[in-house]
Formats: sequence, structure tokens, C-alpha cells
Amino acid sequence: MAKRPADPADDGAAAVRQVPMRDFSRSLPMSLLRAREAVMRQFRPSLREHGLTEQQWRILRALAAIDTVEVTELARTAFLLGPSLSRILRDLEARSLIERKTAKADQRRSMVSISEKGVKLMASVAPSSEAIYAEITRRFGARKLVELQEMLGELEQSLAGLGAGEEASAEE
Amino acid sequence: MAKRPADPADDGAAAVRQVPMRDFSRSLPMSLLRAREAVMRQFRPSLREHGLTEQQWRILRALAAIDTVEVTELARTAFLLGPSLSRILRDLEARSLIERKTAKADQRRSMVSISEKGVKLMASVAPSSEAIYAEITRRFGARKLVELQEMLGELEQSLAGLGAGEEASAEE
DNA sequence: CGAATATACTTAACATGTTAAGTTAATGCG
DNA sequence: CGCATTAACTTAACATGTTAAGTATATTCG
Repeated sequence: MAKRPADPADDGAAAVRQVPMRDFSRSLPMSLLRAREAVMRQFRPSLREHGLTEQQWRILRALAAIDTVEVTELARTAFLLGPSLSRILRDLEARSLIERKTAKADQRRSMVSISEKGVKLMASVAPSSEAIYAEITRRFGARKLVELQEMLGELEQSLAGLGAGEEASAEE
Repeated sequence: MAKRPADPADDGAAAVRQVPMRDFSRSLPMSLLRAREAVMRQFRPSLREHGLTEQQWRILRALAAIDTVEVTELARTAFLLGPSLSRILRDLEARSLIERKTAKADQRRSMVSISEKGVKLMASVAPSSEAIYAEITRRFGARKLVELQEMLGELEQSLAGLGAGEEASAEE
């Protein structure tokens, strides 16, 4: 209701005083940001104690499940952009948590896998991580959690292929 | 190879082979991250055309609604950490999009407000921004959107005061 | 075969996230 | 008043997000 046009023509003066747009703190991006932050705030301390960042942990988890993957595929799985992943892999490799070797068939591709050390590190973090997840589930409610995730998935689907610029329609 | 183990004691079989941990791509943090990214992907191009980042836009919106605020309060409103805000305000001030002046009562505080130029910039971005929001709402469904935001709010509430370290209980 | 393209990454550059330390201005209190 | 403490920011340092270039290897196709 009442979308609040943000009326540009409405002469600057008053525009600034009253509700300029949708209260803003109630916008979808903010809601998602705050919810995610509330969740991550629970995990960060534990990860930090083990010398891992959120993204590094994502990568290790993805690797543990897939065994061996190309960088591009890993980027998709861990939901990281190429450049970020590239840097992180360099660091994880330096710390011997992962291993990398170029594919024989295609010299451009490098196959990544978690190392023994990496597996051990994961094993030491997992319990705490699982406990936190369980506590979150308990507090919010298992059923609602499933429901929430379904809605998030639907939202994602709704917007799939909207701003990705499927070429052949943009002015650039 | 066979990266499986991650599981010292329990060779309990199924545990590790089937679901390494909760498929991971279906974890709550990932769901939230992907949903938010799907949404922000829609806005970024427009903001970018106007030379604004997501955070800068958040700050301008917050300022437009509040008129004048202290930095700390603004950080809470725009949901930004102090250091990030500090840097961004420096840049926005250099671009004359905001104004800053130290409070008379307390020299430590600096009061921030949006400038005329900032208001005009907002007016030029708002239409496009509103249109995008409307399209998202249309695609996902207005009712479901409200429902989703309520759940996100509840999630946030559920976790309020959990890992924040309310002192007097932590070991540090 | 060989130049133009496309792929798979990596670098670079700039902005923010995140935590810790530093600065300057209030406050509390003996 | 004078010093310790607190408060409000700002800087610093390191990691990631984001977009644009750069590199090296594959592929296409004339």
C-alpha cells in the first residue's frame, strides 16, 4: 500500500522531511542483510578461533563434499566471484589446507582439492558449527526454517534472469 | 584422495558419504546470501550509472529520512560498521553530497546531513530504484514479500542477544 | 596451418567488511 | 583540579566484493 513515489517533482524542500521512500529499514535488501548478519554473527567467533573466515570455511566445506573440482565450478558452488576465490585459494594453498594441480587435458584448468590438513581442520570446526546451527534451528523453529528457505529459494527463482543482462535487449 | 572422512571416530557410514554436512548449498547463510545477491543484482547497475554504491545509497536514503544525525546513529540506521561509515562519509563529503559539522554541545559528535546536491542526486535515482522494487514485488508477489520480511524479522529477533557476548558469561 | 575467438584463470584497482588500535573530547571521582 | 575511564570517532591492517584488464591455453574456421 502506498508505494510512496519518491516524487522527484515534489520540490526538494518538503520531500526530505517526510517519508522519502519505503522507510528504508524495511526494504527487502535491508531485511535480508540484517537477517544474514544476525546469523553470521553466531558463526564468526567460532570460525575465527580456528583461523578461518566465513568464505574460507565455505570453500573447505564445498571441497570436502566434492573431492576435486575446477576453480570455476568451485566458484559457483561456494558462491564466490572468481577474483575472490583466486585470492583465497592462493592463501589456503600457502597454508596447505588445499592442493592444486593443473589438469592434463586442459592446461588452463586447475583442479582443486582439500588436503589432509584441511580435512582435519574441518573436523575440528564442524562440531561447534553444527551446534550453532542446531541452536539457531531450535530458536527459530525447524519448520519455519524450512519454510523460510523455501521462500528464499522462490525469491531467487523469481529474479533469475532479470538483470543478468541476457544481452539482446540492453542499450549497451 | 577420497576426501570423505572429516569424521574421526564415527565411521558411522552414511553420515559423511551422503550428506557431508547439510549439503551446504542449502544452509541458511547461503540461502540468505543468494537471495540477497539476486535482489541486489537488480539494483547495482542503476546505482552504478549514478556513481553510487549500494552502501552510499543506503546512507543517502537514511539521511534523507532523518535530516540530521550523529555518525553513530547513522551507522545503526544504515546498518554499517563505524569504520566503513567513516570512510564513506569522507568520500561523500568530498563529493559534496553530504555536510558535516561538529555538535556544539559535544565536540566529539559530528552531525551529518544530506546536501542539496545529495537531494537532487537521490531524486534522479529514486524513480529507477522504485521501478525495480516494484518489478521485484510483482514477480515475487506482494503478499509473499510481506510474509518473507516478517519471517526475516522473526529470525533476527530469535537470534537477538545470542552471540553478541552480553558480557558476564563469556570466558574472555 | 594460422589468425581471430573463446575459455579459465589471475591481477589490478577501488570500495566495503571486520577487528584492533589510536585520538580527542567528555565524565566520574578523590 | 587531576587522573583514570568512558564515549565518539578515525586510522590502520587485512580479507573480501566487484568490475575491468591481463595471461595463457583451447577452439574455430578460413
